[in-house]
Amino acid sequence: MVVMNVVSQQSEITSQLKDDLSRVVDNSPADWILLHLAMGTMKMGGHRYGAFLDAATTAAKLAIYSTFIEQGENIRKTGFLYHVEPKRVKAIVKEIQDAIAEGQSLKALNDKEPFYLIALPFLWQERFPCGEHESRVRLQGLTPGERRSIEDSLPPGCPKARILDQVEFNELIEVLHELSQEELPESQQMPFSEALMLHIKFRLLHSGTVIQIDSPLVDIPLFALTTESYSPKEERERVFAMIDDVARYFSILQAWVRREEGVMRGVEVFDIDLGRRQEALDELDVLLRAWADKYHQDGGYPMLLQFAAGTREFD
Amino acid sequence: MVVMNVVSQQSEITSQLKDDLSRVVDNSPADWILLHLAMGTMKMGGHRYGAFLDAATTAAKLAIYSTFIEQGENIRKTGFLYHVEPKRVKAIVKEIQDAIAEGQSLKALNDKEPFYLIALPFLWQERFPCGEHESRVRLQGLTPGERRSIEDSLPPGCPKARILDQVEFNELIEVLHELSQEELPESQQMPFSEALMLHIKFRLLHSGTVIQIDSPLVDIPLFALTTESYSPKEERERVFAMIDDVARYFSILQAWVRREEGVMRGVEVFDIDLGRRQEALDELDVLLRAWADKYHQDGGYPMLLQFAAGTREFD
DNA sequence: CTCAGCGGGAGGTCCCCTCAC
DNA sequence: GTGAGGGGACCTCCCGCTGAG
Repeated sequence: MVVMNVVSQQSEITSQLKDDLSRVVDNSPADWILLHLAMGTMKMGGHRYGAFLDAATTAAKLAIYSTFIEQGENIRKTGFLYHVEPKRVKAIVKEIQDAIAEGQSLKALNDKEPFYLIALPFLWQERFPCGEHESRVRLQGLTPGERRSIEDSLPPGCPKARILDQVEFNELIEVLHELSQEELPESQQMPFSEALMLHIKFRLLHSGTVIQIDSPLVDIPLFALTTESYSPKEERERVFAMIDDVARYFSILQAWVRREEGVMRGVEVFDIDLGRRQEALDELDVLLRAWADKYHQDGGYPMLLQFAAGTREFD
Repeated sequence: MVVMNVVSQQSEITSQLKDDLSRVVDNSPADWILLHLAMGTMKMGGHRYGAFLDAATTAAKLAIYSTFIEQGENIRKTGFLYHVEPKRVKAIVKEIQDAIAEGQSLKALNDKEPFYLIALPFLWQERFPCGEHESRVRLQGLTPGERRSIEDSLPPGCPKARILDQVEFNELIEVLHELSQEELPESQQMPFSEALMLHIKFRLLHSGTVIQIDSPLVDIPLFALTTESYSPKEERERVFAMIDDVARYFSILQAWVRREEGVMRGVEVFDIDLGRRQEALDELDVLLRAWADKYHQDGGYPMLLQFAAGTREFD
C-alpha cells in the first residue's frame, strides 16, 4: 500500500541555486522584492504562474491610472510617461473605471490563496459527509475488513469525510472551479479544462491536503482528505505573516517618503558575539514591548511599530 | 519666455483615488506590495510599463526554475504545479540556464533607474562641453546680448553645458539608447523608435533634468541641462531608500520563515497621545541605537536591525 | 505514464500611419 | 497638441491533439 505525499524539499533551496538566482537578478532591491514575492505566492501560496503575472500587470495598470488622474486625465501625456500607446492607456483607464464603478476587483492575488484550494476541505465535507460510525469507504465489493484496512492506512487526524474515487474527485474539483469563477466578471472567467484540473489536483496532492491511496484491494486510485483546512502547515502561516508584515512595513515607509509627521524609519548595522546573540534579541523584544507599553494610551492615536533583526547579508 | 517644467503633483494622490485603488486590489497584502512597488519604480524611478512587467515575469520564471530544480528537474511536475505547459517550462528553464551560463542577466529593473535617464547628464557634458567663459548658446544669428538673455533665463545651478536644439537633443537621446542596448544580449535588444524617443524626452522634461526653452528670439525650441545627475530630488532618494529597506526587511523575514537561528520579527500595536508622539519616537531611536551599541563587537557576526514606526492604517 | 512534437485562438506589447478638433 | 481610428509584427498564455519510448 503506497501513500503518495509529495510535500518535500519545498523550501530547500540549495546555496548553489540561490547564488545563481541572485546573479541573474543583479541584486537590485526592487527585483529582490519581486522575486521574494513570486516565491512566496507561487511556491507557498499555490498561485498559478498566470495569476502572479496578472496581479503584477494590475499593479502596473493602477500606477498608470493614478498618473492619468494626476496629469489631468491626459491620455497622451500618460502614455509618453510610461511608453504605452494612447489606445492602450485608454483601454486600461476604462477597465479600471469600470471596475471601480461596478465594485468589482481586477485580476489580483485577492485571496491569500486560490479559492479552489482553500475551499476544498469545506466543500468535500459538505458534499461527501461521513457519519461517526460509517466507513469512509463506499466502494462495492469489499468486505468490512478490507474497508477498515484501507481506512487504517490513513494518517492520523484525518477528518471524517468519504474517500473518493477518481471520478468523484475530478467532479469535486470542477465544482470548486465553477464556484471560484462565479463571482468574477465575465471577462475574467476562465473555462474549465483538463490542464486546469490536473494543476489543481496536483496542487492538492503536493500540499498534502489530499492524499492518493493506491491499494492492492481495489484497482482504481482513491483519494482521501487529510485536513480540515488547506495548508495548516506552520511554514505556510509564516509565509503569510511575512507578506503581511512586508506590506505594512512598505506602507509605513511610504508615509516616510511623503515626509508625514510621526513616522520614523531606521536601520541599525552592527556585529555581535554569537554567544550573546540570543540574549540581545530577547532584550530587544522586552525593550520594545516596554517602550510601546510606556506610551500606550487607550483611545489614543493608532500607532504601529514593526521590526526585524537577523543576519546582515548585504553591505 | 516660457520655461516648461512639468514636475508637479507628482506624489499628490487624492484620497479619493487612494480609496478607489485600495478597493480594486481588495487590500490583499501581496497586491499592496506589488502596487507600492509599481508606483515606486514606474512613477518615481521612471521605468517603462513594459520594463516592470518584464521584471515581474522574470521573478515568476525564477520561481518556476527553482521549483524545477527542487523537483528533480521534472518538467511535467513543475508545469502542473504552476499551470504552465511543459513546452513553456522547458523554454523558461533553458532561458535561465543560458543566462546563468553566459553570466548575463534577465530582463529586470537591474539599475535603480533606466540607463538612458541616469547617463544623460554625463553624456551631455561629455559631448557638448562648454568652457568657463563660453556662451552656452551656439546658434548662429544672435547677438551676444541675445545669447546672454537666453542663458539668464536658466534656473540657477545649471551645469556648464551647451544648450541644444531639437535635432542635437534627439541625437543625444538616440546615442543614449544605443549605449543602453549595447550590453544587452541580442534577444533583449529593443530597436530605437520615435515612440521610444518621445518617451525618453518626456521623462527627462517631466523629471526636470532637462528643460525646454521657447524663446521668442529663436523660432525653434531649445533644450538645456539643469542638473549634474538625474533625479537629485530628495523624494526620489527616499523612494530608493524605501525599496532598499523593504528588500532587506523581506530578506530577514525569509530567514525567519526558514526558522533560522538568531532571527527575530516583531510588531507592536499601540495607541498614543499625539502630544507625546515625537517624544516617543525620539526615545525609540535612542533606545535602539543604545541597544545596538551595547552588543556591538568588532569582528563579530554581522547583524542587521530594521524598524519602522508610524500610523496604523489597517487592523 | 512520461516525454516529445504539432496545431490553433485570444490577447497583449510593440511599431507605424492618417484624420478631425 | 489632443483624441480617435486604421493597419501589422511578434510574443505569450491558454487550449487541444497525436505519437514514441
